[in-house]
Amino acid sequence: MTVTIKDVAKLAGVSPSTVSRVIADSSRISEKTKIKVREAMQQLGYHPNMIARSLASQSTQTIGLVAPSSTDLVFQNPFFPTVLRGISEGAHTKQYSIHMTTGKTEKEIYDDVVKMVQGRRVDGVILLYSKVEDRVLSYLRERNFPFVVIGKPFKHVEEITHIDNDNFRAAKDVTEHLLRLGHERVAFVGGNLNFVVTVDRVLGYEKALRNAGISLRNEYVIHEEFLREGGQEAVNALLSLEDPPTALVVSDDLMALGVLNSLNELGIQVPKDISVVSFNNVMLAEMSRPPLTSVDINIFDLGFEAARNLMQMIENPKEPVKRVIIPYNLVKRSSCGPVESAIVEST
Amino acid sequence: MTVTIKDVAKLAGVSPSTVSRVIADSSRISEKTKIKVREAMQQLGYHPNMIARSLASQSTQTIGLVAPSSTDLVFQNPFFPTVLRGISEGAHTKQYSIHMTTGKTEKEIYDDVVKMVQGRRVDGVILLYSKVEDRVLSYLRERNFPFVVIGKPFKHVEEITHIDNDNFRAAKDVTEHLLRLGHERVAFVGGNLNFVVTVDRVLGYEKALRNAGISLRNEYVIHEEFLREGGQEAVNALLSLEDPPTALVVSDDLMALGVLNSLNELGIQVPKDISVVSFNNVMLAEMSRPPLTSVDINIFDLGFEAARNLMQMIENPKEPVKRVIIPYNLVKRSSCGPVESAIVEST
DNA sequence: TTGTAAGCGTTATCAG
DNA sequence: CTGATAACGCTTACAA
Repeated sequence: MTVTIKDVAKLAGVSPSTVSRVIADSSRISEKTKIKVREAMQQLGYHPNMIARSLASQSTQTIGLVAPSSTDLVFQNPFFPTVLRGISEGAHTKQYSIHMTTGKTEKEIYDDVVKMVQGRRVDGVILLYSKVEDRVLSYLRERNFPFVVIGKPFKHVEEITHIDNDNFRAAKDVTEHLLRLGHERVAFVGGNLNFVVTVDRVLGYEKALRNAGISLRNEYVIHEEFLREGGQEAVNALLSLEDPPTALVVSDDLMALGVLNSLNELGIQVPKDISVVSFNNVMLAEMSRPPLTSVDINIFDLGFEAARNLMQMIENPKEPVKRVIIPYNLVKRSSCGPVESAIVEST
Repeated sequence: MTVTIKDVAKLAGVSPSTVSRVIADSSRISEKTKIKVREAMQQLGYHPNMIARSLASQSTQTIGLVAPSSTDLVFQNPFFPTVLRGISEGAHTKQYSIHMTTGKTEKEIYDDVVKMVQGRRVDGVILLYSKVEDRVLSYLRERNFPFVVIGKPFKHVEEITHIDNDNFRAAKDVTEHLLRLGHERVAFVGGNLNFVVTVDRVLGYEKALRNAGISLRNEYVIHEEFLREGGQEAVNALLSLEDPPTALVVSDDLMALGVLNSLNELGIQVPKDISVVSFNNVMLAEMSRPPLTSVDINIFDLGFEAARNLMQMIENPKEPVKRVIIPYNLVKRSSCGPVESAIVEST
């Protein structure tokens, strides 16, 4: 039924091993037989059985992908398809394939990872997120299995190859941008603190304030689990304060969209009454009203580099640990303005 | 190094085949030995090598996913992560894994598919799109390889299992909804006509108009390749008409967002001056200003059913061809209004 | 430069 | 109910 290496060997009048060597384009095979064998392959429509090859060579040429549990934000976020595209293109450069976990809960995902790692289905793994506590990461580390994380590992940063932005500095930058516009009451709206990216961004925000000699206020820092609803609740909480902020640093474009909508419903104008800046710069940032000033973190590159570095680790087991920092840049649109206008307004 | 079935056999004092049977939970093994073997597995931390198992059993328990080339709309669209989540959860119910193509261009994708099919890496394939001409689909059909398509196949509909919405009727419905609101100048803004879904939707739109005795106008049907820019250009074209439409049927939420923005920039109010209805009902539909009236096509279910049906086909080769129609429903929000207001406005 | 033969870790077919 | 033994299709020493 299926045409194997043996059929090709027979037709070409050589041994199976020779065919195998032709597939691998071994230098120790004469051009003449290579051509002969390739013709036989053509003629029979031969395609190597990757499974058999994997079993024999103990390598699959495939990358395992681990997304956070689908209840978390990543999956709903344009971040996901974009980083996936980056990984995909990166993998393609070396002909790697992609294998995905299908689990929903953390436990299911953990089991998936064990299955794909011990089941020898993948040569390495990319973690699409970085959480404060993570069984999956611990497992991979313990087994010494090749993996890279997108984001900054919470522990053992020096020992784990990861691809990240400098989220601390980015948050500091945007906060300073707001400060420079004259804002002094700047609040932070972030996601789940279990994600390291959230932690980094609050820290950067706080640093900027501290540098500017502005004291931190607990009421100004809000963390919400969900994107839409979160934005809404954050606005409610913030605006019911005695001293509501005049500017908001929001940790995710989607959440910022929620914020914008709530503000709009309350009749509060952006950026006249309140300034908003956010992160990721997904396509929507530019389609919102007003268009969002947002930090472009080059999501595609995060994925692409993750794939590239993982493949390097797979192919060279003694590859040193790396920290790859993808540059970011602030894309200024129309959601930020000087604080003066707000003050003028209230006078 | 790695613990195999043989190690387990030795420790449990049975033969490798017995261990294999315990893994498969064969009914012809005594409970006693099952327990004994399982204990040995535990003790050694045994996990089956899926690759070896696949080679021996000629089945991989994995589903191949084929997305359209990333230059097309699907990848940028929230549709993609959602349908993926559906497939993922569907696959998980039977412990199937997911394998993805990494190609960018059509040719790369085609090669990926051949490699994963002939390479025996997957037991079946899901096509995440349906195009008018598609080498991948032809290839799968010729080889008689199990596959399902999400969307309606252009040719051989009766012979290909597919999961779809009744896009024709949905488009007809929404157009009639607009008609009922008094609109007579209704335009259609759609995506690439190579996608069957686009074709179905224009057809439904046209049918509704014809039923209502309204003559079709070519200038009222616009097709755009890209989402944002497309929305913008469509608006420009439509509004420069002598007789601009008072209502728009837009084939995709994201494009509708582009439309909304262009309209907004031109100072045209929705729904007062013009009504807009779109398709898919992704999260953004509800976050736009005004919130979009949109057809919820139950994207998650499309994916879930695709996985379920494919697995059925894989497990039962003589499973009959099926057409699964996922229901849709119109979610009314604030982007549609009676035509009267527009008329009043212009008087 | 090429062939022979022994794996890779399972499952499946026969016996018993 | 359980055990040998032969596949599964390929890679890779080791020989020649």
